[in-house]
Amino acid sequence: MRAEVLIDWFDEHGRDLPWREPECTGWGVLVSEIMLQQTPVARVLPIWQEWLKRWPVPSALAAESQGEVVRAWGKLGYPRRALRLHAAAAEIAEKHGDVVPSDVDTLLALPGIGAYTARAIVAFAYGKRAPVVDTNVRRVVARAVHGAGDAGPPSNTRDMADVEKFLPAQDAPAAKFSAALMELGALICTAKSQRCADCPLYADCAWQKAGRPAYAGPAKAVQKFAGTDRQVRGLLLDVLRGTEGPVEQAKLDLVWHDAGQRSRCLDSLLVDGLLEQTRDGLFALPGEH
DNA sequence: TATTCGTGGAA
DNA sequence: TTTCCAAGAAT
Repeated sequence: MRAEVLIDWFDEHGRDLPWREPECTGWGVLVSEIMLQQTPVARVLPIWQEWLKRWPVPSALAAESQGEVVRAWGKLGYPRRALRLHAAAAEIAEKHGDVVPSDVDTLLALPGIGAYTARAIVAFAYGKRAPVVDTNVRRVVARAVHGAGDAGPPSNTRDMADVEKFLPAQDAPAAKFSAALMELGALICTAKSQRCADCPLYADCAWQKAGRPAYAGPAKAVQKFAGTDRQVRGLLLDVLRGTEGPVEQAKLDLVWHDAGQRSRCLDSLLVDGLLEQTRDGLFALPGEH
C-alpha cells in the first residue's frame, strides 16, 4: 500500500467535514469522534454544529446538567456516550486546564475514549503519528493487504501492527494517511457496493488480484433491534427527552406492553444514570429535578 | 473474547 | 418488508 497514492487521493476526494477544518479545536475533534462512534456522519453533522456553538470548550459542557446533555444528544443513539462525554469534559476542565490532552495514554484514561478514539484525537486534532484503526481501516487492510473479502474478528494489537507497517514515519504525513485510510473505507472500499473502479489502490490491491473472493471468516453476529432492551430503553428515554420535567411511571408504561421488560429496562436506565427517580416517585433526566 | 448498548437510512 | 450497517467502548 503506497501512502503517497492514498494521500493524493484524499487531497482530491476527501470530504470537507467541519471537524477537519484547520481551525477546529481539539475539543471539536473529540466531540466529533465520540458522536461518530457507531453513528453515521450525516446524522452527526447538525448535532455537532449545535454542540460546538453552545459548548465551545470542555468547561462549558461540564457546567451543564447531565439531563440537558442527554436531551441535546437527541437521537444519535447509545446515549451513555453523552454521559461519558460530559464526564470527560469535566475531567479535562479540572485536570488538564480545559485543553484536550494530546497523548494516547492520558486520553485513554478519560471516560468513553478507547483505543480508536484516543489515537484518532492524537492524529486528527494534533497531527501526530498514531495507528488509527476503525472498522473502515480494518476492512481496507483486510482487502488491499490480505486479499480477504472483509475483516475477521478484531484484534487491536494485530490490527494496529498491520497499519503500522504502512504508516509514514513523519507526524504530518502519518496523520493524513490515517484520515485517508478511513476515508477510503467510508467512500470507496465500503462494506457493500464497493467502488473499486474509483479506488486509488486498485493496481496493487490484494483482493483484486485474488479475484475478489467473498468473506470466508466466521459469521458475524447481526444485531437485532426490534423487541430488544435497546429498543425499550430508547422508547423510555425518548419520553423524557420530549418532556420538560419529571413524568409519572404511568406515562412510561404506555411505551411498551411487556411489564417485565419495561421494568428491567427502567432499572437499567437508572443504574446507568440516564434516568433518576424523584422523591415523589417520578422519573426525570439526571440532575433536572 | 463475546455481549450489550440506539437509531434510522438504504438496498 | 426485512436486513444490513454506520469514525467503538465498557464489561
